[in-house]
Amino acid sequence: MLSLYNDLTRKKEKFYPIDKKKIRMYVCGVTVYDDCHIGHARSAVVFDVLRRLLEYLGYEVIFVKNFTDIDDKIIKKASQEGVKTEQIAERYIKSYDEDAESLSIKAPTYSPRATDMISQIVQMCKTLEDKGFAYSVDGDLFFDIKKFKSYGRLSGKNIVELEAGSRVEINKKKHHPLDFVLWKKSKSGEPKWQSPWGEGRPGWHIECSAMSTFLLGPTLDIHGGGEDLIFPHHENEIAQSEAATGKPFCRFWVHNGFVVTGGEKMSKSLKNFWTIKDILKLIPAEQLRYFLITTKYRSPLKFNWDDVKKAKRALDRLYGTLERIDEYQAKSGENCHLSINVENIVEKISDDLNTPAALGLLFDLSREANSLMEDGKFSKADKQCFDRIVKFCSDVLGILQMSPSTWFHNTINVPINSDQKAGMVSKEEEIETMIKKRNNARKEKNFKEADRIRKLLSDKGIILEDTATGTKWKSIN
RNA sequence: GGCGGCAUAGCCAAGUGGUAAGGCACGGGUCUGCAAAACCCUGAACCUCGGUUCGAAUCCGGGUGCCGCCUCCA
Repeated sequence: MLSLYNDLTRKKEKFYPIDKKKIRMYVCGVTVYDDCHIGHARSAVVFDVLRRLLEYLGYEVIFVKNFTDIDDKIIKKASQEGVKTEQIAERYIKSYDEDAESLSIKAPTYSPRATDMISQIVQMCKTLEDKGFAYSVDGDLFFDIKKFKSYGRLSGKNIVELEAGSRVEINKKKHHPLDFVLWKKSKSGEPKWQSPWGEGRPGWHIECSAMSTFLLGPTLDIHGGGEDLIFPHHENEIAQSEAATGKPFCRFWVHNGFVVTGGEKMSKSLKNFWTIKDILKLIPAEQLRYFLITTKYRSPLKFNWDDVKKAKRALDRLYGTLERIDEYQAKSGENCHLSINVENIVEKISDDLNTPAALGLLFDLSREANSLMEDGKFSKADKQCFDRIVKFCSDVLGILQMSPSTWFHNTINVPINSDQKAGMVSKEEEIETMIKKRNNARKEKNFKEADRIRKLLSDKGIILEDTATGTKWKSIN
Protein backbone atom coordinates (compact mmCIF):
# COMPACT_ATOMS: atom_id res chain seq x y z
CA MET A 1 0.00 0.00 0.00
CA LEU A 2 1.46 3.28 -1.11
CA SER A 3 1.36 6.24 1.18
CA LEU A 4 2.34 9.75 0.22
CA TYR A 5 2.77 12.98 2.11
CA ASN A 6 0.05 15.26 0.84
CA ASP A 7 0.84 18.95 1.15
CA LEU A 8 -2.85 19.75 0.92
CA THR A 9 -3.57 18.00 4.23
CA ARG A 10 -0.04 18.23 5.64
CA LYS A 11 0.10 14.60 6.51
CA LYS A 12 1.01 11.24 5.13
CA GLU A 13 -2.00 9.54 3.57
CA LYS A 14 -2.80 6.24 1.97
CA PHE A 15 -2.83 6.77 -1.74
CA TYR A 16 -5.60 5.52 -3.96
CA PRO A 17 -6.58 6.86 -7.37
CA ILE A 18 -10.04 7.93 -8.51
CA ASP A 19 -10.08 5.16 -11.07
CA LYS A 20 -9.04 1.80 -9.80
CA LYS A 21 -6.38 1.21 -12.40
CA LYS A 22 -5.64 4.56 -13.95
CA ILE A 23 -3.65 7.42 -12.44
CA ARG A 24 -3.64 10.97 -13.68
CA MET A 25 -0.39 12.64 -12.77
CA TYR A 26 0.89 16.09 -13.64
CA VAL A 27 4.29 17.53 -12.81
CA CYS A 28 5.38 21.08 -13.53
CA GLY A 29 8.19 21.04 -16.02
CA VAL A 30 10.91 23.56 -16.69
CA THR A 31 10.98 26.96 -18.31
CA VAL A 32 13.24 26.41 -21.26
CA TYR A 33 15.70 29.30 -21.26
CA ASP A 34 18.87 27.57 -20.03
CA ASP A 35 20.46 24.21 -19.27
CA CYS A 36 19.03 22.35 -16.29
CA HIS A 37 20.92 22.05 -13.03
CA ILE A 38 20.92 19.37 -10.34
CA GLY A 39 17.85 20.85 -8.71
CA HIS A 40 15.88 20.10 -11.86
CA ALA A 41 17.51 16.68 -11.99
CA ARG A 42 16.34 15.91 -8.48
CA SER A 43 12.77 16.83 -9.24
CA ALA A 44 12.83 14.83 -12.44
CA VAL A 45 14.27 11.76 -10.72
CA VAL A 46 11.92 11.93 -7.75
CA PHE A 47 8.79 11.99 -9.88
CA ASP A 48 10.26 9.44 -12.25
CA VAL A 49 10.68 7.06 -9.32
CA LEU A 50 7.11 7.76 -8.21
CA ARG A 51 5.78 7.18 -11.71
CA ARG A 52 7.77 3.96 -12.15
CA LEU A 53 6.69 2.74 -8.73
CA LEU A 54 3.03 3.28 -9.62
CA GLU A 55 3.53 1.36 -12.83
CA TYR A 56 5.32 -1.39 -10.95
CA LEU A 57 2.32 -1.60 -8.65
CA GLY A 58 0.16 -2.25 -11.68
CA TYR A 59 -1.37 1.14 -12.42
CA GLU A 60 -1.66 2.73 -15.79
CA VAL A 61 -0.10 6.16 -15.32
CA ILE A 62 -0.97 9.00 -17.62
CA PHE A 63 1.88 11.33 -16.90
CA VAL A 64 2.02 14.89 -18.14
CA LYS A 65 5.04 17.15 -17.78
CA ASN A 66 4.95 20.46 -19.57
CA PHE A 67 7.48 22.80 -21.10
CA THR A 68 7.00 26.49 -20.47
CA ASP A 69 8.20 27.81 -23.79
CA ILE A 70 7.02 31.39 -23.58
CA ASP A 71 7.88 33.76 -20.75
CA ASP A 72 9.90 36.86 -19.87
CA LYS A 73 13.24 35.07 -19.51
CA ILE A 74 12.90 33.34 -22.84
CA ILE A 75 11.95 36.60 -24.51
CA LYS A 76 14.90 38.32 -22.90
CA LYS A 77 17.35 35.65 -23.97
CA ALA A 78 15.98 35.66 -27.51
CA SER A 79 16.39 39.39 -27.82
CA GLN A 80 19.92 39.22 -26.40
CA GLU A 81 20.87 36.69 -29.02
CA GLY A 82 18.81 38.29 -31.75
CA VAL A 83 16.86 35.12 -32.45
CA LYS A 84 13.26 34.05 -32.15
CA THR A 85 11.89 32.72 -28.89
CA GLU A 86 11.09 29.46 -30.67
CA GLN A 87 14.79 28.88 -31.28
CA ILE A 88 15.64 29.38 -27.63
CA ALA A 89 12.84 27.07 -26.56
CA GLU A 90 13.81 24.43 -29.10
CA ARG A 91 17.43 24.48 -27.99
CA TYR A 92 16.69 24.00 -24.31
CA ILE A 93 13.93 21.48 -24.81
CA LYS A 94 16.50 19.44 -26.65
CA SER A 95 18.95 19.99 -23.82
CA TYR A 96 16.37 18.86 -21.28
CA ASP A 97 15.54 15.76 -23.29
CA GLU A 98 19.21 14.84 -23.47
CA ASP A 99 19.62 15.22 -19.73
CA ALA A 100 16.48 13.22 -19.07
CA GLU A 101 17.69 10.41 -21.26
CA SER A 102 21.10 10.35 -19.59
CA LEU A 103 19.43 10.06 -16.22
CA SER A 104 17.07 7.31 -17.38
CA ILE A 105 14.02 9.49 -16.88
CA LYS A 106 11.14 7.77 -18.59
CA ALA A 107 9.48 10.02 -21.14
CA PRO A 108 6.11 11.42 -20.01
CA THR A 109 2.96 10.29 -21.73
CA TYR A 110 2.53 13.88 -22.88
CA SER A 111 5.03 16.76 -22.93
CA PRO A 112 2.88 19.69 -23.98
CA ARG A 113 4.27 23.13 -24.72
CA ALA A 114 2.41 26.24 -23.67
CA THR A 115 2.47 27.67 -27.17
CA ASP A 116 0.80 24.55 -28.56
CA MET A 117 -2.09 25.02 -26.17
CA ILE A 118 -3.00 28.65 -26.74
CA SER A 119 -6.58 27.93 -27.77
CA GLN A 120 -7.19 25.82 -24.64
CA ILE A 121 -5.61 28.55 -22.53
CA VAL A 122 -7.73 31.28 -24.10
CA GLN A 123 -10.78 29.09 -23.65
CA MET A 124 -10.11 28.68 -19.94
CA CYS A 125 -9.45 32.38 -19.50
CA LYS A 126 -12.74 33.12 -21.18
CA THR A 127 -14.57 30.71 -18.92
CA LEU A 128 -13.06 32.42 -15.90
CA GLU A 129 -14.10 35.80 -17.18
CA ASP A 130 -17.62 34.60 -17.99
CA LYS A 131 -17.96 33.16 -14.52
CA GLY A 132 -16.82 36.40 -12.95
CA PHE A 133 -13.47 35.18 -11.61
CA ALA A 134 -11.46 37.38 -13.93
CA TYR A 135 -11.42 41.02 -14.98
CA SER A 136 -9.66 42.69 -17.83
CA VAL A 137 -7.82 45.98 -17.65
CA ASP A 138 -6.28 47.53 -20.71
CA GLY A 139 -5.49 44.28 -22.51
CA ASP A 140 -4.46 42.32 -19.43
CA LEU A 141 -6.70 39.74 -17.82
CA PHE A 142 -6.38 39.16 -14.10
CA PHE A 143 -7.63 36.49 -11.76
CA ASP A 144 -9.64 37.94 -8.90
CA ILE A 145 -8.48 36.00 -5.84
CA LYS A 146 -11.10 37.55 -3.59
CA LYS A 147 -13.70 35.67 -5.61
CA PHE A 148 -12.07 32.35 -4.80
CA LYS A 149 -12.88 31.67 -1.19
CA SER A 150 -10.32 29.01 -0.31
CA TYR A 151 -7.37 30.90 -1.77
CA GLY A 152 -4.27 30.16 0.30
CA ARG A 153 -5.32 26.74 1.48
CA LEU A 154 -2.44 24.79 -0.05
CA SER A 155 0.31 27.10 1.09
CA GLY A 156 -1.27 27.97 4.44
CA LYS A 157 -1.16 31.63 3.58
CA ASN A 158 -3.54 34.13 4.95
CA ILE A 159 -4.45 36.76 2.42
CA VAL A 160 -4.65 39.56 4.95
CA GLU A 161 -1.26 38.77 6.45
CA LEU A 162 0.27 38.38 3.04
CA GLU A 163 -0.94 41.80 2.16
CA ALA A 164 0.34 43.36 5.35
CA GLY A 165 3.98 42.37 5.15
CA SER A 166 4.34 41.36 1.58
CA ARG A 167 6.98 42.25 -0.89
CA VAL A 168 4.50 42.02 -3.69
CA GLU A 169 4.99 45.09 -5.80
CA ILE A 170 2.02 47.25 -6.36
CA ASN A 171 0.46 47.00 -9.76
CA LYS A 172 -2.19 49.66 -10.04
CA LYS A 173 -4.17 47.66 -12.55
CA LYS A 174 -4.84 44.94 -10.00
CA HIS A 175 -7.80 45.06 -7.64
CA HIS A 176 -5.79 43.12 -5.08
CA PRO A 177 -1.98 42.85 -4.89
CA LEU A 178 -2.17 39.07 -5.10
CA ASP A 179 -4.35 39.00 -8.18
CA PHE A 180 -2.30 37.42 -10.92
CA VAL A 181 -2.25 37.76 -14.64
CA LEU A 182 -4.02 35.18 -16.80
CA TRP A 183 -3.46 36.87 -20.12
CA LYS A 184 -0.75 39.40 -20.67
CA LYS A 185 -0.87 42.18 -23.23
CA SER A 186 2.19 41.90 -25.42
CA LYS A 187 4.67 44.72 -25.80
CA SER A 188 5.79 45.60 -29.27
CA GLY A 189 8.13 43.05 -30.75
CA GLU A 190 7.10 40.33 -28.35
CA PRO A 191 5.49 37.09 -29.47
CA LYS A 192 1.71 37.42 -29.48
CA TRP A 193 -1.51 35.58 -30.08
CA GLN A 194 -5.02 36.78 -30.76
CA SER A 195 -7.49 36.78 -27.90
CA PRO A 196 -10.74 38.42 -26.83
CA TRP A 197 -8.63 40.88 -24.81
CA GLY A 198 -6.36 41.79 -27.67
CA GLU A 199 -2.98 40.52 -28.79
CA GLY A 200 -1.00 38.99 -26.00
CA ARG A 201 0.37 35.85 -24.41
CA PRO A 202 -0.57 33.57 -21.54
CA GLY A 203 0.47 34.28 -17.97
CA TRP A 204 2.59 31.62 -16.37
CA HIS A 205 0.11 29.88 -14.12
CA ILE A 206 -2.72 29.34 -16.55
CA GLU A 207 -0.83 26.99 -18.86
CA CYS A 208 -0.65 24.22 -16.28
CA SER A 209 -4.33 24.46 -15.51
CA ALA A 210 -5.29 24.46 -19.18
CA MET A 211 -2.98 21.63 -20.14
CA SER A 212 -3.83 19.36 -17.26
CA THR A 213 -7.55 19.91 -17.65
CA PHE A 214 -7.37 19.33 -21.38
CA LEU A 215 -5.20 16.23 -21.21
CA LEU A 216 -6.21 14.67 -17.92
CA GLY A 217 -9.62 16.07 -17.04
CA PRO A 218 -10.72 18.35 -14.20
CA THR A 219 -9.38 16.29 -11.32
CA LEU A 220 -5.85 14.96 -11.00
CA ASP A 221 -4.69 12.18 -8.71
CA ILE A 222 -1.22 13.59 -8.22
CA HIS A 223 0.31 16.95 -8.92
CA GLY A 224 4.02 17.38 -8.33
CA GLY A 225 6.79 19.93 -8.50
CA GLY A 226 9.53 21.58 -6.49
CA GLU A 227 8.51 23.03 -3.15
CA ASP A 228 9.20 26.53 -4.40
CA LEU A 229 6.15 26.16 -6.61
CA ILE A 230 3.70 25.78 -3.73
CA PHE A 231 3.19 29.49 -3.57
CA PRO A 232 2.12 31.17 -5.66
CA HIS A 233 2.18 28.84 -8.65
CA HIS A 234 0.26 25.86 -7.33
CA GLU A 235 -2.02 28.00 -5.24
CA ASN A 236 -2.94 29.86 -8.39
CA GLU A 237 -3.40 26.69 -10.39
CA ILE A 238 -5.92 25.47 -7.85
CA ALA A 239 -7.79 28.76 -7.91
CA GLN A 240 -7.97 28.92 -11.70
CA SER A 241 -8.84 25.31 -12.26
CA GLU A 242 -11.47 24.98 -9.59
CA ALA A 243 -13.02 28.30 -10.48
CA ALA A 244 -13.24 27.22 -14.10
CA THR A 245 -14.40 23.62 -13.70
CA GLY A 246 -16.19 23.75 -10.38
CA LYS A 247 -14.50 20.51 -9.43
CA PRO A 248 -11.65 19.64 -7.06
CA PHE A 249 -8.42 20.13 -8.98
CA CYS A 250 -6.09 17.65 -7.39
CA ARG A 251 -6.16 15.12 -4.56
CA PHE A 252 -2.48 14.65 -3.78
CA TRP A 253 0.02 17.47 -3.88
CA VAL A 254 3.58 16.21 -3.75
CA HIS A 255 6.62 18.47 -3.58
CA ASN A 256 10.30 17.71 -3.59
CA GLY A 257 12.84 19.55 -1.45
CA PHE A 258 15.71 21.63 -2.76
CA VAL A 259 19.24 20.77 -3.59
CA VAL A 260 21.35 22.97 -1.36
CA THR A 261 25.00 23.79 -1.45
CA GLY A 262 26.97 25.62 1.18
CA GLY A 263 23.73 25.69 3.18
CA GLU A 264 21.86 27.60 0.52
CA LYS A 265 19.33 26.73 -2.10
CA MET A 266 20.93 26.03 -5.42
CA SER A 267 19.59 28.52 -7.90
CA LYS A 268 20.41 30.47 -10.97
CA SER A 269 20.32 33.80 -9.24
CA LEU A 270 22.81 32.73 -6.56
CA LYS A 271 25.10 31.31 -9.23
CA ASN A 272 25.86 28.35 -7.03
CA PHE A 273 24.58 25.69 -9.38
CA TRP A 274 26.04 22.81 -11.32
CA THR A 275 24.34 21.89 -14.55
CA ILE A 276 23.52 18.28 -15.22
CA LYS A 277 25.74 18.34 -18.25
CA ASP A 278 28.71 19.64 -16.28
CA ILE A 279 28.33 16.89 -13.72
CA LEU A 280 27.94 14.15 -16.26
CA LYS A 281 31.27 15.12 -17.76
CA LEU A 282 32.79 14.00 -14.48
CA ILE A 283 30.75 11.09 -13.18
CA PRO A 284 28.51 8.35 -14.58
CA ALA A 285 24.85 9.28 -14.80
CA GLU A 286 23.87 6.35 -12.63
CA GLN A 287 26.10 7.69 -9.87
CA LEU A 288 24.24 10.99 -9.98
CA ARG A 289 20.91 9.23 -10.00
CA TYR A 290 21.97 7.16 -6.98
CA PHE A 291 23.18 10.27 -5.19
CA LEU A 292 19.85 11.98 -5.78
CA ILE A 293 17.91 9.20 -4.07
CA THR A 294 20.16 8.84 -1.02
CA THR A 295 18.09 11.50 0.73
CA LYS A 296 14.32 11.46 1.21
CA TYR A 297 12.69 13.49 -1.51
CA ARG A 298 11.20 16.10 0.82
CA SER A 299 14.38 16.86 2.75
CA PRO A 300 17.02 19.25 1.53
CA LEU A 301 19.73 17.42 -0.38
CA LYS A 302 23.20 18.67 0.43
CA PHE A 303 25.30 18.71 -2.67
CA ASN A 304 29.05 18.45 -2.34
CA TRP A 305 31.63 16.59 -4.36
CA ASP A 306 32.91 14.62 -1.43
CA ASP A 307 29.56 12.92 -0.96
CA VAL A 308 29.02 12.50 -4.67
CA LYS A 309 32.29 10.57 -4.78
CA LYS A 310 31.16 8.42 -1.88
CA ALA A 311 28.12 7.48 -3.92
CA LYS A 312 30.48 5.85 -6.39
CA ARG A 313 32.06 3.74 -3.67
CA ALA A 314 28.65 2.66 -2.43
CA LEU A 315 27.55 1.58 -5.90
CA ASP A 316 30.87 -0.21 -6.33
CA ARG A 317 29.92 -2.34 -3.38
CA LEU A 318 26.58 -3.33 -4.90
CA TYR A 319 28.05 -3.97 -8.32
CA GLY A 320 30.80 -6.01 -6.66
CA THR A 321 28.19 -8.36 -5.28
CA LEU A 322 26.48 -8.55 -8.68
CA GLU A 323 29.77 -9.47 -10.29
CA ARG A 324 30.48 -12.13 -7.70
CA ILE A 325 27.05 -13.65 -8.22
CA ASP A 326 27.57 -13.72 -11.98
CA GLU A 327 30.74 -15.71 -11.52
CA TYR A 328 29.51 -17.90 -8.72
CA GLN A 329 28.17 -21.36 -9.49
CA ALA A 330 25.04 -21.28 -7.39
CA LYS A 331 24.27 -24.44 -5.54
CA SER A 332 21.05 -26.04 -6.61
CA GLY A 333 18.37 -26.00 -4.00
CA GLU A 334 15.05 -24.47 -3.26
CA ASN A 335 16.20 -23.05 0.02
CA CYS A 336 16.33 -19.27 0.05
CA HIS A 337 18.62 -18.06 2.83
CA LEU A 338 18.26 -14.37 2.17
CA SER A 339 16.24 -12.53 4.78
CA ILE A 340 15.20 -9.75 2.42
CA ASN A 341 12.98 -10.05 -0.62
CA VAL A 342 11.70 -7.65 -3.19
CA GLU A 343 8.50 -7.05 -1.22
CA ASN A 344 10.54 -5.63 1.66
CA ILE A 345 12.14 -3.14 -0.68
CA VAL A 346 8.83 -2.22 -2.31
CA GLU A 347 7.38 -1.68 1.14
CA LYS A 348 10.07 0.85 2.06
CA ILE A 349 9.68 2.79 -1.14
CA SER A 350 5.92 2.69 -0.83
CA ASP A 351 6.30 4.48 2.49
CA ASP A 352 6.34 7.98 1.06
CA LEU A 353 9.20 7.09 -1.26
CA ASN A 354 11.67 6.22 1.45
CA THR A 355 14.49 5.49 -0.95
CA PRO A 356 17.30 5.76 1.66
CA ALA A 357 15.71 3.04 3.76
CA ALA A 358 15.30 0.89 0.66
CA LEU A 359 18.95 1.40 -0.20
CA GLY A 360 19.84 0.39 3.35
CA LEU A 361 18.12 -2.96 2.76
CA LEU A 362 20.08 -3.35 -0.43
CA PHE A 363 23.35 -3.20 1.47
CA ASP A 364 22.11 -5.64 4.08
CA LEU A 365 21.18 -7.94 1.23
CA SER A 366 24.56 -7.48 -0.38
CA ARG A 367 26.33 -8.50 2.80
CA GLU A 368 24.14 -11.58 3.18
CA ALA A 369 24.76 -12.66 -0.38
CA ASN A 370 28.52 -12.11 -0.10
CA SER A 371 28.60 -14.01 3.12
CA LEU A 372 26.63 -16.94 1.68
CA MET A 373 28.98 -17.13 -1.25
CA GLU A 374 32.00 -17.07 1.04
CA ASP A 375 30.52 -20.09 2.77
CA GLY A 376 29.53 -21.73 -0.50
CA LYS A 377 25.88 -21.73 0.43
CA PHE A 378 24.38 -19.33 -2.07
CA SER A 379 21.57 -21.28 -3.75
CA LYS A 380 19.67 -20.97 -6.99
CA ALA A 381 16.71 -19.79 -4.98
CA ASP A 382 18.89 -17.07 -3.48
CA LYS A 383 19.94 -16.05 -6.94
CA GLN A 384 16.35 -15.83 -8.11
CA CYS A 385 15.43 -13.69 -5.14
CA PHE A 386 18.43 -11.46 -5.74
CA ASP A 387 17.67 -11.13 -9.45
CA ARG A 388 14.15 -9.97 -8.71
CA ILE A 389 15.49 -7.25 -6.45
CA VAL A 390 18.04 -6.10 -8.99
CA LYS A 391 15.31 -5.92 -11.61
CA PHE A 392 13.22 -3.79 -9.28
CA CYS A 393 16.17 -1.47 -8.66
CA SER A 394 16.70 -1.14 -12.36
CA ASP A 395 13.03 -0.72 -13.27
CA VAL A 396 11.97 1.61 -10.48
CA LEU A 397 15.01 3.25 -8.92
CA GLY A 398 17.01 3.38 -12.13
CA ILE A 399 20.17 1.98 -10.58
CA LEU A 400 22.03 -1.30 -11.20
CA GLN A 401 21.02 -1.06 -14.81
CA MET A 402 24.25 -2.15 -16.43
CA SER A 403 26.51 -5.14 -16.24
CA PRO A 404 29.16 -5.09 -13.51
CA SER A 405 31.99 -5.16 -16.02
CA THR A 406 30.56 -2.13 -17.80
CA TRP A 407 30.27 -0.38 -14.50
CA PHE A 408 33.79 -1.15 -13.34
CA HIS A 409 35.56 -0.81 -16.65
CA ASN A 410 34.01 2.29 -18.03
CA THR A 411 32.54 4.41 -15.36
CA ILE A 412 32.61 7.71 -17.15
CA ASN A 413 30.38 8.92 -19.93
CA VAL A 414 28.46 5.70 -20.13
CA PRO A 415 24.83 6.18 -21.09
CA ILE A 416 23.13 4.92 -17.99
CA ASN A 417 20.74 2.58 -19.76
CA SER A 418 23.19 1.23 -22.24
CA ASP A 419 25.74 -1.51 -22.00
CA GLN A 420 27.83 -0.04 -24.76
CA LYS A 421 31.40 0.89 -24.13
CA ALA A 422 32.25 4.34 -25.28
CA GLY A 423 35.67 4.84 -26.77
CA MET A 424 37.59 2.83 -24.24
CA VAL A 425 38.64 -0.04 -26.45
CA SER A 426 42.23 0.88 -27.02
CA LYS A 427 42.67 1.75 -23.39
CA GLU A 428 41.17 -1.57 -22.37
CA GLU A 429 43.52 -3.47 -24.64
CA GLU A 430 46.41 -1.55 -23.18
CA ILE A 431 45.34 -2.46 -19.69
CA GLU A 432 44.89 -6.12 -20.59
CA THR A 433 48.38 -6.22 -22.06
CA MET A 434 49.90 -4.81 -18.92
CA ILE A 435 47.98 -7.29 -16.81
CA LYS A 436 49.41 -10.13 -18.89
CA LYS A 437 52.92 -8.75 -18.44
CA ARG A 438 52.39 -8.50 -14.73
CA ASN A 439 51.02 -12.01 -14.45
CA ASN A 440 54.06 -13.35 -16.31
CA ALA A 441 56.25 -11.55 -13.82
CA ARG A 442 54.24 -13.03 -10.97
CA LYS A 443 54.71 -16.53 -12.34
CA GLU A 444 58.44 -15.94 -12.27
CA LYS A 445 58.14 -14.63 -8.74
CA ASN A 446 59.37 -11.29 -9.97
CA PHE A 447 57.17 -9.40 -7.56
CA LYS A 448 59.13 -6.23 -7.86
CA GLU A 449 58.17 -5.97 -11.52
CA ALA A 450 54.61 -7.06 -10.76
CA ASP A 451 54.25 -4.34 -8.17
CA ARG A 452 55.78 -1.79 -10.50
CA ILE A 453 53.06 -2.50 -13.05
CA ARG A 454 50.39 -2.40 -10.40
CA LYS A 455 51.62 0.99 -9.28
CA LEU A 456 51.77 2.23 -12.85
CA LEU A 457 48.13 1.37 -13.40
CA SER A 458 46.93 2.59 -10.04
CA ASP A 459 48.50 5.95 -10.78
CA LYS A 460 46.15 6.05 -13.75
CA GLY A 461 43.17 5.16 -11.61
CA ILE A 462 43.12 1.46 -12.45
CA ILE A 463 42.95 -0.94 -9.54
CA LEU A 464 43.92 -4.59 -9.98
CA GLU A 465 42.38 -7.48 -8.11
CA ASP A 466 43.93 -10.93 -8.22
CA THR A 467 41.18 -13.49 -7.82
CA ALA A 468 40.90 -17.25 -8.12
CA THR A 469 39.56 -16.83 -11.63
CA GLY A 470 42.20 -14.37 -12.78
CA THR A 471 43.13 -10.74 -12.50
CA LYS A 472 40.37 -8.15 -12.68
CA TRP A 473 40.67 -4.45 -13.13
CA LYS A 474 38.41 -1.56 -12.40
CA SER A 475 38.67 2.15 -12.72
CA ILE A 476 38.20 4.32 -9.68
CA ASN A 477 37.20 7.94 -9.77
C1' G B 1 6.59 41.32 9.63
C1' G B 2 3.65 36.54 8.29
C1' C B 3 3.91 31.26 7.31
C1' G B 4 6.71 26.73 7.15
C1' G B 5 10.89 23.33 7.62
C1' C B 6 15.34 21.38 9.77
C1' A B 7 19.13 20.18 13.99
C1' U B 8 21.20 11.98 14.68
C1' A B 9 28.65 9.68 15.11
C1' G B 10 34.50 12.41 11.11
C1' C B 11 31.01 13.02 6.63
C1' C B 12 26.24 11.50 4.31
C1' A B 13 21.66 9.45 5.99
C1' A B 14 17.13 6.22 7.90
C1' G B 15 14.31 5.80 12.23
C1' U B 16 9.15 9.51 14.78
C1' G B 17 7.03 6.49 22.20
C1' G B 18 10.23 0.88 24.22
C1' U B 19 16.10 1.25 24.56
C1' A B 20 19.80 4.02 17.82
C1' A B 21 19.30 0.94 9.79
C1' G B 22 22.70 1.67 6.02
C1' G B 23 26.90 3.89 3.09
C1' C B 24 31.75 6.24 3.08
C1' A B 25 36.03 7.07 6.18
C1' C B 26 38.86 4.88 10.80
C1' G B 27 41.00 0.56 13.97
C1' G B 28 41.87 -4.96 14.73
C1' G B 29 41.59 -9.80 12.38
C1' U B 30 40.86 -13.79 8.29
C1' C B 31 42.39 -14.23 3.23
C1' U B 32 46.68 -12.55 -0.17
C1' G B 33 53.70 -12.98 -2.58
C1' C B 34 52.02 -7.85 -1.49
C1' A B 35 47.46 -5.68 -2.36
C1' A B 36 42.35 -5.19 -3.63
C1' A B 37 37.63 -7.19 -2.94
C1' A B 38 34.95 -9.97 0.59
C1' C B 39 33.89 -11.69 5.45
C1' C B 40 34.32 -11.33 11.01
C1' C B 41 35.12 -8.08 15.25
C1' U B 42 35.44 -3.13 17.15
C1' G B 43 34.85 1.86 18.52
C1' A B 44 31.89 6.34 17.85
C1' A B 45 25.80 10.08 17.43
C1' C B 46 20.07 11.77 18.82
C1' C B 47 21.49 21.02 19.47
C1' U B 48 19.90 22.98 24.52
C1' C B 49 16.54 23.59 28.80
C1' G B 50 11.99 22.16 30.91
C1' G B 51 7.33 19.09 30.76
C1' U B 52 4.11 14.57 29.76
C1' U B 53 5.12 9.15 30.39
C1' C B 54 6.82 3.17 33.68
C1' G B 55 9.70 4.62 29.35
C1' A B 56 11.22 10.12 24.37
C1' A B 57 15.89 10.96 19.27
C1' U B 58 10.60 10.20 18.64
C1' C B 59 4.97 13.91 21.92
C1' C B 60 4.31 19.18 24.22
C1' G B 61 6.50 24.09 25.60
C1' G B 62 10.76 27.66 25.91
C1' G B 63 15.73 28.72 23.93
C1' U B 64 19.77 28.67 20.28
C1' G B 65 21.39 27.92 15.32
C1' C B 66 20.49 27.12 10.12
C1' C B 67 17.25 27.13 5.85
C1' G B 68 12.95 28.00 2.74
C1' C B 69 8.40 30.59 0.92
C1' C B 70 5.86 35.42 0.87
C1' U B 71 9.20 38.28 -6.41
C1' C B 72 11.02 34.32 -11.46
C1' C B 73 12.42 29.65 -9.50
C1' A B 74 12.59 22.21 -9.45
